[in-house]
Amino acid sequence: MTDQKNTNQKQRRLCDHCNQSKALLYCRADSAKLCFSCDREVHSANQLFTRHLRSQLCDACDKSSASIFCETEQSVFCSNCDWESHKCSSSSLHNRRPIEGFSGCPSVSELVNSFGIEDLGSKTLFLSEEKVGCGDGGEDDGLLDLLSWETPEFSSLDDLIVSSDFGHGFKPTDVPPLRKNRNASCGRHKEEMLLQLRELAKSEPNLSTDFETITGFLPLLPNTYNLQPGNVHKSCKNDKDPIPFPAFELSAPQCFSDNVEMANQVFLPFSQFRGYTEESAVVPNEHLDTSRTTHVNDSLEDQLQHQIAAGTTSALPKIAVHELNSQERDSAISRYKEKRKTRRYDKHIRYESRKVRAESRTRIRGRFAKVEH
DNA sequence: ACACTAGTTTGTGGCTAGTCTCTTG
DNA sequence: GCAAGAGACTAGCCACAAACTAGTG
Repeated sequence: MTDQKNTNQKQRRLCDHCNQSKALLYCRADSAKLCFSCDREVHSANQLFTRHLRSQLCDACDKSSASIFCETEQSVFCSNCDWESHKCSSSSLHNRRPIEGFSGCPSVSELVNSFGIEDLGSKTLFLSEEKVGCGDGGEDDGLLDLLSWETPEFSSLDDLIVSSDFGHGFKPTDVPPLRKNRNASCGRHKEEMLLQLRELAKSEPNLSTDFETITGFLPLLPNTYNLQPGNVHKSCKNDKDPIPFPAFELSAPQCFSDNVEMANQVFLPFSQFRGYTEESAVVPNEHLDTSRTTHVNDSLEDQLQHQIAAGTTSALPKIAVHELNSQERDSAISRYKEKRKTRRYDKHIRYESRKVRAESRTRIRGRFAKVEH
């Protein structure tokens, strides 16, 4: 029974290109599941292909690109599966965060870096195959420990207040240091990932040098946006083609408008929401489950206030993930398109009486002049 | 719940100054 | 390629009635 299940899953995750290896990546542009080796082969063919954005394959459905890493479940999910998996109240408190995709032809070291397993590079990639490859949990514990990502706990709101000069006399309370590999985002197939990366590494003669660099020096943000030759991005592309939003729609949180899925996900501080009330109303009140939606601002602030009142702000980072399912997203997209169609670009007079009044007013060089009574 | 009052905010159009884009020499 | 000029575009200014909001009885 279990064997059959494993076989089925293996079938579902077979690389579309070689049909042999386990697929770990998904290229949306090609709608293809790929292993690391084929990914490199396919996407180094020409400059156009190098621009394809690839992400990890969703651990749940095995057919979409993952955009969320659930630390609690140590799995990566596409937006739909994430919503399905975390919609109930108990699992909604899982520690989840967005994960990065990449484009270009990143080296193994960059891939390792991108998936947040840089610390494993020297330790694991060069271990013997039998130790890494068997991967059924035996030697997994140490690996899991290294991969685990620890979110700092907040004991109060004061913990969130950080000043550069501490001129106010307050200091941030002791926050446990982040682990080096806090960007670890490997899903359930990390053993296979390491196996394939190790195979890939064999074809890179100067890899050891790269690893020394990586393990010896970790930049604050390892996934810089313009890595060459491979670029690493925030994985915020939609499953569908992105909708071209006009420039004037791009208010402060641009990532919302760049892409509707991103608009559905809430990873921004409240301050950034405040300036985005009008367009963010694209989130449909009437179509959504009232227990989790209404306005995103309200929802998050309510939760925050409730937690402050209850003195449980430690859960603060957990509430910052809010996502709509595909139906809601489609609804939001269609309403946006409808709104765009009906948008008025000509000047609209709301109060005709004011217009009449303004036209009859006395002016000095175009400006309204004070009337002497 | 309703009416009233006082205070605050909004919206209106013509002109100007500044910026940007395009053309010409 | 560069500078100068022409034209297009746009933000901001102004006063005040209407609209809106909050408080009170």
